Amino acid sequence: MKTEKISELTTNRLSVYLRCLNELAATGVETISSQAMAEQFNLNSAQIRKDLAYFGEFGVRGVGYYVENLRQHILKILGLSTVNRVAIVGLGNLGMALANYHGFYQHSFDIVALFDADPAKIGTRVRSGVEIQSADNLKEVIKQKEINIVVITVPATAAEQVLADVTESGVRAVLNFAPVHLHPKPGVKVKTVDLSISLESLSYFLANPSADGVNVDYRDFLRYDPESNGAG
Amino acid sequence: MKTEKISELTTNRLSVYLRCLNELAATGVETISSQAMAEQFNLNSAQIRKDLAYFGEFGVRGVGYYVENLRQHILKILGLSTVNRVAIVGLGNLGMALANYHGFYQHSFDIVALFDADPAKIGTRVRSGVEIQSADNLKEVIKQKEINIVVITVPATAAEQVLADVTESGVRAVLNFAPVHLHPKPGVKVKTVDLSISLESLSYFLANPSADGVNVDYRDFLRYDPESNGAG
DNA sequence: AATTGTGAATTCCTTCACAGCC
DNA sequence: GGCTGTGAAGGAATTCACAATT
Repeated sequence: MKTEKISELTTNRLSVYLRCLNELAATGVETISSQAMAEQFNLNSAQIRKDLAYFGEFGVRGVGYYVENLRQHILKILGLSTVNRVAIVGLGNLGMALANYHGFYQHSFDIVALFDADPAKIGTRVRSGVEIQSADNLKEVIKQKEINIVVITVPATAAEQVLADVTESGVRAVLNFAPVHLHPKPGVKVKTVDLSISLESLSYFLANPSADGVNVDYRDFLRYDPESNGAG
Repeated sequence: MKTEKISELTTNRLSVYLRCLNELAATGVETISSQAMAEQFNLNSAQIRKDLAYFGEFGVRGVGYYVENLRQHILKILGLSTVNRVAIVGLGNLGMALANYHGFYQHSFDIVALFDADPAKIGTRVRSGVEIQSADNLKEVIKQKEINIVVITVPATAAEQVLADVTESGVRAVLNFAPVHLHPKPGVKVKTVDLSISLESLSYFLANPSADGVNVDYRDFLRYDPESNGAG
């Protein structure tokens, strides 16, 4: 085990390996080599071995990795062997979908509080039975229910304030769906899932048939032209 | 003539710059420097200038960038000055949320078809008025309606088949929410949004206080992340 | 004076290749 | 023989730093 700083790219891949191991375990496979796993994800086998080696020597030379053993190690590394207590702030379409979507969370994430500012929603319950509370109660309830992860699904303009409030209540991990760049305090981690960026990336790909490998030259038709007010 | 492959990180950042420029334009700001933009996103100003320089010389030395001019250029680069025709396959919680969520799409993405396998849903309409059709019609309708982007929000086990079907109908850009690694044909681009990975990343952070409080926020989108590749 | 555009330096990540072990 | 763990090499992305430009 090393004390080196571990890249988030590595921990993201651990999530992928974990999912693979879950499947293997479910189908009764007992060992897996880095090479075999790499093939499933078009990854390099050395990368998998290196990712794992940051956390220990989990493999057996000449054999590979014991599926269940490695699975347990990764669960522990990712903090998934204890339950995270999650709140969702903003029960619009997306927030509601996440509140009702059990598939994602498996057994490590428990949605224990829901907040919205709309009086029409307050007091109603989602399918799991959790009641939507007024966002006025945000700070106290977050503390009281010992929430450690907050999902922000409010409009962009409200997101920064929600972040400030939950930070004040001691939350250090936030999953943000608002399409805005947030400014967390030191020690607070924000992951933003930005669907606009994903869609626009696809749009770029379609607009640029050579974008996936061949070179492009845009300069001829995109050069700055002070005469046109931008329309190019 | 400068020919160079453009990284997806660069185009993702263009999306962010675009959003910034939209706000600036709305508030009547006429010029912006790379330095000023960089401060908003904790990015390096040289990176912004380099990103833009791939596509042309849009700036004016001593002045900065003309907001509306640059905005128009980026819209064109990202293919957002023409409308993309989008279909959503799988109208569960998430698919329904996306179908009803107009906020994301602005004016460049038009949701023109919805598909589900559940007979109870077929024939019903979402708020925008678009009717949910049987997934049996997927291939013909995709062709007929000239869909160019497909959003996959079906269960993980069904996703690969949906990808195969829409690929057969000529779709080359897919936004996938199913938590599974898909295998697109060459020339087809898949972007996967994996909420499990995001949540587990937060869990790791909480479980490892030594994973110092570095703020990542947009890191997945804006910094090096070979995982989020897609096309073949 | 201010700011862009860009080669050079740096940092970070991946892949190679092989020693070491089962 | 097969496979892991890892130092070294290679590659990619970011940041520096400054000449060029308005």
